[in-house]
Amino acid sequence: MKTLKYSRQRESIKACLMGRRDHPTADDVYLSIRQEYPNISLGTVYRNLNLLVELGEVQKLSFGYGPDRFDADLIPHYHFVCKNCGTIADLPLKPFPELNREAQQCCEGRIDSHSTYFYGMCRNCMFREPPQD
Amino acid sequence: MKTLKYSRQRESIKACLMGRRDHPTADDVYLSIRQEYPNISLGTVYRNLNLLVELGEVQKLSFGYGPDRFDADLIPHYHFVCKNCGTIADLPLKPFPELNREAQQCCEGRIDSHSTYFYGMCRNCMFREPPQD
DNA sequence: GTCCCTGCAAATCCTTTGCACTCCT
DNA sequence: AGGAGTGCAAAGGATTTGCAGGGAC
Repeated sequence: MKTLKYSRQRESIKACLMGRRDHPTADDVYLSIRQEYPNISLGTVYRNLNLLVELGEVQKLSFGYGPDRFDADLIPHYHFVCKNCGTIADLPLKPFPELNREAQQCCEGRIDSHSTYFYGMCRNCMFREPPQD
Repeated sequence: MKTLKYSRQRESIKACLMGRRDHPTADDVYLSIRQEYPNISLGTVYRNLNLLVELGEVQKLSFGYGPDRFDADLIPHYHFVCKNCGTIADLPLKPFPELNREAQQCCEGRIDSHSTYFYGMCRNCMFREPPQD
């Protein structure tokens, strides 16, 4: 069991994440933190983001389109992911306890109710003409 | 618009995928195809898998734990992903049209009903003692 | 013959890791 | 002082891509 020590970099990373309503990538966070600590390294950002995830203070959103995203909003909520452009959006959708209950029953473990992702095509991509190649 | 030409490698890849009930990675498919075509390259496997996805003949399952998976089963079904070990399982769960309908209403695009993923902890990982480090 | 498809290897993207040094406690 | 945290750069895993040759039509 490790003892946690204070680090201003970690505090800054957490503060950055809590101040944003989007779902920044590690690199987004890195670029943001650099304004305050120009010497911070990307490796440190990754290390601390993963540490914060382990501590349960932020969540990692892993899709498959591009890099992972991070979110300090721990209130259970659904996410929408565009299969085409990778845009991610919170879904202002009320929880579906029946769905979770049924899923719990038939699945092989315990489902996190806030870890349900919907994939589809966002408006931008939907209404854009398909490329004529 | 490209004209598609026959390729035995592509046929073999598709047949491999249709013959499996698991959710193989590109590398799994590669290893499998190599038994029939020892000279096939991993790049070719990736190229054809992506092509089949574009054609809508198979689907790519992208999580964030390890490599992407491929699935020739196009019948809409829910998936469960273990956040810890990355295991993927089909959920024998009946469709929830209300959920999709409500999600459609509040989201910024069109949701694929078969593209809903539940994340959690599978039995194996849940009941295993956490590492004592 | 044309042009798609292949095998190969190098390149790319994202993320992790080893190391020497620094800072917290 | 001890050991967790850092910056840097190199390594790592997954996937894509450039190229020259091979095969489908």
